[in-house]
Amino acid sequence: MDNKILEHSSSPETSLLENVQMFKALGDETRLRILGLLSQGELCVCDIMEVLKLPQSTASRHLAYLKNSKLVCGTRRGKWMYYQLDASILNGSVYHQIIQYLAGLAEIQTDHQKLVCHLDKKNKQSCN
Amino acid sequence: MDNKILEHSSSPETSLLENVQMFKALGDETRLRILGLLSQGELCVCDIMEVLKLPQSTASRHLAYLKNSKLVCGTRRGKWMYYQLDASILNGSVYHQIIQYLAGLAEIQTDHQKLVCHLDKKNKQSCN
DNA sequence: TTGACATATCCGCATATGCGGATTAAATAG
DNA sequence: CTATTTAATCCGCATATGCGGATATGTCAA
Repeated sequence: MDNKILEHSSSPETSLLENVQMFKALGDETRLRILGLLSQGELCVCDIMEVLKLPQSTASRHLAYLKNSKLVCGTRRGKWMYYQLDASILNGSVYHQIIQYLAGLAEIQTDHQKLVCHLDKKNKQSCN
Repeated sequence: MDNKILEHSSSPETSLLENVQMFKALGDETRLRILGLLSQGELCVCDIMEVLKLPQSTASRHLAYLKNSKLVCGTRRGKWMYYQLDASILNGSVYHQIIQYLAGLAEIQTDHQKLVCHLDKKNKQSCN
């Protein structure tokens, strides 16, 4: 009775063009580093600016690009916009695996350390 | 005696910039479709041209881009250049997973069918 | 309101990339 | 060598993208 033979179950099936757009978003050093930071959790624009030493307009522009590409999403809380990895890429999807792979790269781990230091300063008022 | 504490074993560790370049290569529809075809095995430029209906210069240019990005490699055999996925992305690396993910997309599967038909024609002299 | 802070968007400019026809180069057959 | 086939590169042109200073928007506090 069930005539469906092969069916690739899995996710809501993204189109080729959506994937192209996501890979375009990944094809930029600054954006990969931003994603690396966000793999550690939610951050606001100014944290990203300071850790990666980016001018404000540059940080904001890249975050907008990542948002359009469905890789991150943002929430405003008071004056701050908090960005985090989009839920759709955190369910064992390929993009989740990509993010985890990136998190293992030396340059990204260095950024993670800078982030820890930065967040310490923000809370305790001194890092070293 | 062994002071090394953490060491992320795994592959020869690619740099962030090499990864950026590979993602740039993935950020183009034509190149994703070429990779989709190559996931089925080695192909020469003219097969790719015909299946994807691309002008020769376009096919060749994208293959050169993929080659520079270390995603494919080519071998000349007689008049033909045969391209295949680069060995470095076929060892369970993230890029291998990406390729397999792409192979599951509807558009790529359609290309696979066209490829089968094209190769049939080439051998038997008729497809339908 | 006004002011201060956080973020988004605009602007002009430089570079990267895509396209496909035309040309060049490489390999082979005659 | 010449002609043919296959593929790489060149060319001019159009668009996409990156940059960062300047400006606009949004939010909150006084």
